[in-house]
Amino acid sequence: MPELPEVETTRRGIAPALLGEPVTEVVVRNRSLRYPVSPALMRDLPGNKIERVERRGKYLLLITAIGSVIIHLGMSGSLRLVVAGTSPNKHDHVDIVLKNGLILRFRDPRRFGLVIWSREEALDHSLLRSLGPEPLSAEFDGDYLYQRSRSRRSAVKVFIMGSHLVVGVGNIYASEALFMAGIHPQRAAGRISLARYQTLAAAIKAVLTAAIAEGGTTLRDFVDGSGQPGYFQQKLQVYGRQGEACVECGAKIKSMRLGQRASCYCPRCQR
DNA sequence: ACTTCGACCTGTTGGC
DNA sequence: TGCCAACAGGTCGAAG
Repeated sequence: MPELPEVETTRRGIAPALLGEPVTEVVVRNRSLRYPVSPALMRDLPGNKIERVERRGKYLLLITAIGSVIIHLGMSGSLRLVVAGTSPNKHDHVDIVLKNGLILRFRDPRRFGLVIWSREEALDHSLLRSLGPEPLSAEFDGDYLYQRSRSRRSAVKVFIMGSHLVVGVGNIYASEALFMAGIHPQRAAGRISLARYQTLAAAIKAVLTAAIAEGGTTLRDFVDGSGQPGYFQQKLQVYGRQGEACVECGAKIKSMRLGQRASCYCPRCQR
């Protein structure tokens, strides 16, 4: 489900209730997520205060003095703040209970997400160590894409969705950014000019920034920390619009599969 | 190092 | 209405 804007929306929603707050208990109802939830999380986290709530790519980090909780929402995960005593639903797998009477509740029907307890610096964890730059950082620009893409034969959409290249660009926003930049998703990454990569980098930044401003995209069930949906889906130009008219030229939006993911594009605007 | 593909899960949707 | 295949916002790891 969530791409970078949805994770950032979640982070902003939950941070105020967590900052400086001690954890009193961790309840795990189902530990079989992408990696089994470690008993050390239940044993070590209680009694410690959450000092910072950060995001790296699509990972959320709850940082304490003795270690960090690393959370990923996978395809169907969400984090909600609920009042203590609220009964859990079927897919509410982990509760982080706070001293202030709130619970940070992790829900994930498909269980592709993860909740990890890391005693080392979170950014040094093997899952985070080799991630690419943040797309909204100055480091990520057209020059970077151009340099990294030379000799790459894969489709540009698959290329920009790779987390070791750049983090946070998932299926929705990759499709939208390529439309915005006028680049066909199947074009070989190594055969795109510097000028076009500059346009693409700017488009990625623009679409992610706009989506964060709208609170993310809710296609089916994404909700932020207080249960509210996002509104960016109303601004989607190509994603999920196959068969409909292109907003720019009126041609019929097409869909193809690239890297086993649906890829929507305008055959006339994108070359 | 790059590329492709299967695997991990449950819930929803669309076609017959 | 019912059944079932296909598909869904992600990413890892194996194999070529």
